[in-house]
Amino acid sequence: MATDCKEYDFRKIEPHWQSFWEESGCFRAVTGSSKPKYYVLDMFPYPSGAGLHVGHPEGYTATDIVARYQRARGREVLHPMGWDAFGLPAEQHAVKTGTPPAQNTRNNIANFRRQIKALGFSYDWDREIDTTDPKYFRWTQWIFLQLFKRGLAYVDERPVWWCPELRTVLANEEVVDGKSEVGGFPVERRNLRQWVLRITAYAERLLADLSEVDWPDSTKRMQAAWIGRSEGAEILFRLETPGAGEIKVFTTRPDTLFGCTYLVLAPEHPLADTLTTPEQRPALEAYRRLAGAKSDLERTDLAKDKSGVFTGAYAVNPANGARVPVWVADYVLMGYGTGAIMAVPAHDERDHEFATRFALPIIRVIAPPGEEPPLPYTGEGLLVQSGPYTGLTAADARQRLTAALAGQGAGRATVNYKLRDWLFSRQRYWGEPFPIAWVDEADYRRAAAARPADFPAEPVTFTENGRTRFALPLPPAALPLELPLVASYLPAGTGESPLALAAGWVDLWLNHTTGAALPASEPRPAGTEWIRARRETNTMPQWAGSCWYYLRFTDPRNDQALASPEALKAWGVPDLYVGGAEHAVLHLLYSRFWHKVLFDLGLVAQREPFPRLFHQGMILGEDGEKMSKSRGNVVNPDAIIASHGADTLRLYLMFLGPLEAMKPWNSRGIEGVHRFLQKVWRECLTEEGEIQPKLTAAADEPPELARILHATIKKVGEDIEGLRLNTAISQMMTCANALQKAPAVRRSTMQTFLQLLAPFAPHLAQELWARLGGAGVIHLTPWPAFDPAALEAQEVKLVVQVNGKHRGELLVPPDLAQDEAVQQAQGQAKVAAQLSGRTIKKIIYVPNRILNFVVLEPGQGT
RNA sequence: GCCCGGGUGGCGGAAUGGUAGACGCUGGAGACUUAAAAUCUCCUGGCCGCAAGGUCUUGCCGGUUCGAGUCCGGCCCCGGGCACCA
Repeated sequence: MATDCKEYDFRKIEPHWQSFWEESGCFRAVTGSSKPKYYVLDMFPYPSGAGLHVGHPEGYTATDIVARYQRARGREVLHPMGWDAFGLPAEQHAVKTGTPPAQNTRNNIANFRRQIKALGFSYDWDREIDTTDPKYFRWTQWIFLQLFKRGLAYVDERPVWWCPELRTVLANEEVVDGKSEVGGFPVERRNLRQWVLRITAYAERLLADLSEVDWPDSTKRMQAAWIGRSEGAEILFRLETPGAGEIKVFTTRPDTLFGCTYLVLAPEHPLADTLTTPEQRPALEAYRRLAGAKSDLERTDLAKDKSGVFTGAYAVNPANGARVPVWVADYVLMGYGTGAIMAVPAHDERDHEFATRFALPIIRVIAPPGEEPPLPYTGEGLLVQSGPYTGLTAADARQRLTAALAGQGAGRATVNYKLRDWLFSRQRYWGEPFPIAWVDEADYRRAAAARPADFPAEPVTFTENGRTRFALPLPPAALPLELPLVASYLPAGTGESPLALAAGWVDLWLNHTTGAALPASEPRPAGTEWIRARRETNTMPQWAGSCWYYLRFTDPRNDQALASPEALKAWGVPDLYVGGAEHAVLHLLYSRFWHKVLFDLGLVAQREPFPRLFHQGMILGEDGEKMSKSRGNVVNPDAIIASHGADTLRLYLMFLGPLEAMKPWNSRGIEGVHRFLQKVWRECLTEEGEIQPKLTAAADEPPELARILHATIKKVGEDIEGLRLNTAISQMMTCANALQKAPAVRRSTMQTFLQLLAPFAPHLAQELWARLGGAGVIHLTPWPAFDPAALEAQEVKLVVQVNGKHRGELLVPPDLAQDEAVQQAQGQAKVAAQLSGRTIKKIIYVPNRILNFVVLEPGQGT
């Protein structure tokens, strides 16, 4: 079974065991096994043309160690891998070369798979998935239909980020500093018809349920900040002109209402048009033109001065009847709250800056106890100049004022979220097509009557050029809706994807009950269920496929459901999820949203998809900079595997430092772990490849060796559970050094050591295991237990201090009595010298650790 | 600006409030060798000292404590996130 290498020939050993494991199927996850389950998941990669870099195997090695450890602990382990293969690079490549993205993607996947397999990860390759496979995205589309019929998907024409270079729309989060996150191209605003998912409906639960997951605090905080819950009030300001209506503002500080000296509307606010007086109209229009021409980067540039224009209109403060001018300014954003604010310059920095610039009045209404602070003062305090509320605390006033306003119908308490609905469409080819066709109202009504279960309560419609179209969901049985072949992958340029040019696919005769379709150029088939339709030409964003893939792994070949209820019950959600912190907000938030929808549908039993999350840190280049082709500091795993072997690479990646830390690669350091593996080999086998004569069944081991072995069993187990893999390796090195020094070692001791090493360096451990006569797969051999009795040392080192300074040490039996310890310490010359002539004031004794004499200098005190 | 995380030898890093620097790298000395590589042994934070030993030392300043890398307060620097969110 094992190889017959005389020396550590990893080039022979690693492929040998990789094919052995694959052929034996020992890492296949068995659904319905009687063992308790453990599901450990990596964030699956986008298979780029560049192949793997060392950052990928870092996280994968950590999860593989956990997977192998949990198998040895008797768990049925699900440890799968797949491909998040929709994405821009493949499409850009297609535009450039004309190669279909599917073909390019296949090649990239093959390369990724080869590279990942060479690292010897224990994935269950039978469960490999690919988000671009119609058998997979059929269910992505299916989930979209569930969202659709629950009213969580809608269409809206909205200003979106348009990137002329990429010829597509980008989500807010794909725009960084006014440039596309991919490629760094400039972006601009455009109004386009978009699919939007109502993630805001889940804002409260997405926030609240963060408390029940074991995630890095920073990630939870980032999600919480992204959701951005804030409590406050909506307040209605009646316009002074009778019948002109009212302005609704949102504020978190209703307690400062008496300090409101003007209102501000966002430039896009619909009321801005209607309430502006004729005299002010030219100024307003000029201002709005200016604001509209600005990129969002300019608009949000904090360094710039506040700008704005008076509308000529006045509103009435509902609290005191004060007349306040209404301004328009771009420091108020249409997308947040109500797009209108009450300005309280005394207690808000932005309002203060604006009021100062335009000479608007500033009224102090909050005063903290003590000295009057300079304005603006944004803290808490007591109300002043606030009519009947004067003297109340700000917190108290918030409540009472809100209640009073509610009583007179002029306001109410509300909660606002920064979170916006999720822009869910892209004008691209290489994504999941929406299972939607646009039809007439009459056809829609007939289809809805025929299969009402598939339809939302309110139809999703879109009006263009005076014509209203209705979004008709395809019957779920008609899925998947596959991508058509197209002549060109260049976007239509109008804001529509290349799919718009696939005439035979877009314009159709559609059978609304079966989903069958014929090109509209052909004659209309017989039967009333054939209707004229135009397919949705947008495709879904890359996030779609990754929103639910962890569920598909439980039952990846199912063609009846996204996964069977049995598989979902057996595997649940991942026990451990490992991936980069760059997905801290988006992927994880979107995934949680979909999971909660599936939970509401009764498909999954857990409220949260990822109960335990861990982010591996980034590996930097040897120069301490981010690895990149342009810097020429990229380390290719293939090269390391060829020169030192996969086991060395794995071990080194884990030994570099804490898994979560950002750390630089160091090519010298890799020699150290390689030497360690060589040493383990030599301690097991002679130069002739025979078992080391010092390893015998009944060797007379030094007792210290047993203590180190058991300490190692304990520490390695605990460290794997806590993902402190660097210190686990340190401990194994210490143990190996002890094994080396011992003149005789029991073969069982060495075998136990190999079991501990096996999750980290699986090929070497498996090879030596077999060579020493171990049976079967080392990773399925029960994990060793440590003996607490063996951990107890015969002697402990007791540190003796005088006034907290190290003055000597004693070798004493464990749990020595204080009197005895003091006596022995005083017997030491060094300690005695420190104590002579001084008064012992106090003795601190921590058994087995420290003995500290607190003394007074002669002549000092008594 | 706000919110996080982090500053420990020449380097990566280790340390439940209890010997700072485990483990590894680098460097030095030696053993083995005809020689080299590999391997093994010892040394390797600064300063003083022949030595024994002493003394300083975890970004800076202060505090709590018998005792602080660890806890508290204030600053400096680096990294990440958010950013006119009312």
